Amino acid sequence: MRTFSNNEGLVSERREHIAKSVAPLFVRKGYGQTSIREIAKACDMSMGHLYYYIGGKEDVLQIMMDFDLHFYVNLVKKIISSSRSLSPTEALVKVIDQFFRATDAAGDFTLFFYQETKNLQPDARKIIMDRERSLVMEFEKLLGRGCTAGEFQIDNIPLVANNIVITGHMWALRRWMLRKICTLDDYIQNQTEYLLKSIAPGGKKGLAFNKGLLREPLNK
Amino acid sequence: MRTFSNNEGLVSERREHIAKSVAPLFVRKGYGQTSIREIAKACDMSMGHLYYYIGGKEDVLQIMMDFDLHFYVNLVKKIISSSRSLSPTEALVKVIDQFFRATDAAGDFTLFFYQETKNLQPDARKIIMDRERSLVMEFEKLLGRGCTAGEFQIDNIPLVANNIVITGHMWALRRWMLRKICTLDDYIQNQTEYLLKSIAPGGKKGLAFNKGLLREPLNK
Amino acid sequence: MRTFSNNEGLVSERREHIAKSVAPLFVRKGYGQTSIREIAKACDMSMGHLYYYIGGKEDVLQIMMDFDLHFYVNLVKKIISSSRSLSPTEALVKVIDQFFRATDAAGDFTLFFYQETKNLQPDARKIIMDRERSLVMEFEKLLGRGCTAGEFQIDNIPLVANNIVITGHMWALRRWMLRKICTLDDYIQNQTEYLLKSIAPGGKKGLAFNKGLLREPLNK
Amino acid sequence: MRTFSNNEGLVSERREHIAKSVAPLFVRKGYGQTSIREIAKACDMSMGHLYYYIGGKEDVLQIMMDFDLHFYVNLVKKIISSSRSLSPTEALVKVIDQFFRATDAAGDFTLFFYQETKNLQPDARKIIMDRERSLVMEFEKLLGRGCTAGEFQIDNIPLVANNIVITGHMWALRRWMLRKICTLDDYIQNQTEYLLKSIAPGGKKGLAFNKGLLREPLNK
DNA sequence: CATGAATGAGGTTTCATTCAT
DNA sequence: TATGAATGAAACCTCATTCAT
Repeated sequence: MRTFSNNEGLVSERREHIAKSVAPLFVRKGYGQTSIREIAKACDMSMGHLYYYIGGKEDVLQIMMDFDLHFYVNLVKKIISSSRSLSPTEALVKVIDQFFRATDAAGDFTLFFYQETKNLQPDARKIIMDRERSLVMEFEKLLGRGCTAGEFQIDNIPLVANNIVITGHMWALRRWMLRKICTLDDYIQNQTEYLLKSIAPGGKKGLAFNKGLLREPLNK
Repeated sequence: MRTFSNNEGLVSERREHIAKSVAPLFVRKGYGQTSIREIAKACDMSMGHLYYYIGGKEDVLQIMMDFDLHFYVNLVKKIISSSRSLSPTEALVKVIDQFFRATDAAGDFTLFFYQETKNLQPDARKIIMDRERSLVMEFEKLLGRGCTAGEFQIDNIPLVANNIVITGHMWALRRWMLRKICTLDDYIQNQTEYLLKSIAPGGKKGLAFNKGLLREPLNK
Repeated sequence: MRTFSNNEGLVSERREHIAKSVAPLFVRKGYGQTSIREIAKACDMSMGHLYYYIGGKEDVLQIMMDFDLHFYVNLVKKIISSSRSLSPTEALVKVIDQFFRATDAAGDFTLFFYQETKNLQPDARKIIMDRERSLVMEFEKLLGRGCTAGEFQIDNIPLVANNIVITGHMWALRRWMLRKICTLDDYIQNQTEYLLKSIAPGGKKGLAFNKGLLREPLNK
Repeated sequence: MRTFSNNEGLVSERREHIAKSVAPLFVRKGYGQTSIREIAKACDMSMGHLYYYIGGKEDVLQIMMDFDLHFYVNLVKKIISSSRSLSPTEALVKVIDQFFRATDAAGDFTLFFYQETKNLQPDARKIIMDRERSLVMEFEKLLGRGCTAGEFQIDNIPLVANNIVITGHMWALRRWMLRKICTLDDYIQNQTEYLLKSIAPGGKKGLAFNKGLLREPLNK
């Protein structure tokens, strides 16, 4: 990311300022509909000065996404590590509860990520995706602990970890439909139940049966 | 939606042509990054002629989304009605299989919906969302049948229906991550297993237990 | 003016239809802001068919102006000839009254002429101006009759004729200001008085005095 | 009127520049037939930069009209105040002479006003009309002084003031016809004579007589 | 005679980016 | 460091006119 300043500390300080200033603007108007003039005004900088710290408009998007995702991932890490003393099941329930509430609080920001990632350059996109991957990995660790402890039985841990994350995001992505169905409290409770049932140990028979169902009639 | 033609048949024919022509372009470049000139060229029309059938650029987005979603919803309806003779469980397994494969085939189109719906005018957005809602309702009907038959046990049918749809979409939205975890076949099989386990009858005790877990430690 | 039809009678019939149909549209929206599509719709014709009788958009303006001015001039001629049996002063008073009322009824049409004549081609403009000139000439004849009869004393008859016409137009051109000053009845009465005083016989002395005033202090 | 600059001094300086640069162009081609590209070129600015000081094409019209009318009204004010030491009759004669010559010098600009005011937004139109009104009021003051001094006898001062202004405008509006009748010098002299006769004191009898004429034969 | 689908040049406006100060 | 005036390419959209039917 091009810069005219060599003062690294200043640059990262300014970029944090940019990320914070621009977030509500981007979330409200969308990246494409926000002009550099508006960005500069939100950052309380002149346009020329803004370009002192960024190389182009896209950089503002990347800076903002990276910063917010960093914050979000750290939050999840804190939540997970703070429940390390609990049993895996208890920890999972608590983490899901807090993760879903945090996602709800992040609000349209989650939706923003799904919408605007496409506007990033490939290398910037990779950075963002790596952060997203690390978010999932936090859940993988927790699920792994549960499997080791015999509380969960999971074939494909990364997939279930993804399911949890997506289920959190879903509340943001489809709020317009889900709000008509239930409250956030209901949502958390119900989804947690479904998850726990689906990863509860035992039930091998059912699985074998299902696998049969799945394979036979669909063969052509 | 404004038109200069009164020939309704012609208008809807051209609009279908527009919807089909523009879809790959939109999916590849994004709505905002596609210019009217490109749209016209993709439709093999002059720009002026394009405006003979639409009122503005936004209309192209709406026409394309409406058409594709219509197609998609009809497909799901067909899938579901074709499995009416099967038992609910068998039907669900089959429908999920086909629905997930259809969503995979629709490719980036699913992602496109999540990204670009924001660019629609409120009334156009409502139309699109109603179609989306009707998609979910197809699954609700199927789940309802399973509950009646005693094969499923579901508190919140609309929520589970949403889960199924989202799980399908997720394969498109997060392909970049999921592809590293498993194949589509694995994905379908695993997600189906998780779903069936989570809605399997019985297990009341577990639920009560979970509810306790959920509520007690989180109360402040 | 180009035509595709050779049937002269039909052409002039259609052009009259066009003139009548388009007048309210032009007066309301202005020539430049009215599209051929709207013109065709107002004429109850297709665009293509309209071009069967005209050579271009400008022709519509010319046709409409020519027709309406023709109508207007004829009206004034009728008014003037119908008062031929009255004394010149009586006739003038009556003609002015009726002319001003007719101009008021023509409404924004008068303003339209001043605004849009510039959009005519030079030769079309000449035709319109000739009609306007013939309007003035009708008043010149009347004034000439009065001078011969000794009821008026006018140095420059064409100028006074112009003054009368302009004073009529002024009511249309500056209605927004004049309406605050007086009613149409007041306007007619006052302007008639001023006119009659200014062309009353006698008062040579005053004129000589004025001429002196006019010439001496302004010479440099 | 929207601006991107907060530097008020610069903005009004540039707008004056725009007003001056664009006037001959507008007068020659008309507002509607002048493109933004041409306006920018005439102002020696890029199109984008032009939009730095205006909110839209209409603003250019308003800026130009406001500026020129301001100049014109100030001119008349100066003329009138410079003749304050003269007798009302002398002053009127002198002011008319100078006002008519100024209007003649302003050339097609007067016609432009009558033609293009319709293209202004209502609020902009109001501003222009207020300036026009203040022009008339200058003449009202002068006429009022003459009435007080007993040199004029006028029922409706605002109307006569309007007549004077219109008679000046008329030379511009109908130059094509008036030029064939007389020179500007003749025009000024004749119109001044007519005016002075029409507002000369005395002649009550004639008025009473005329009023009779006016009312009786036209009643139905 | 009559239609209206089709054209494409040209209109107004926006905006990321630069550079003299 | 900091400013914001200036650029110009490119965006969306309109419309007079033509021509195959």
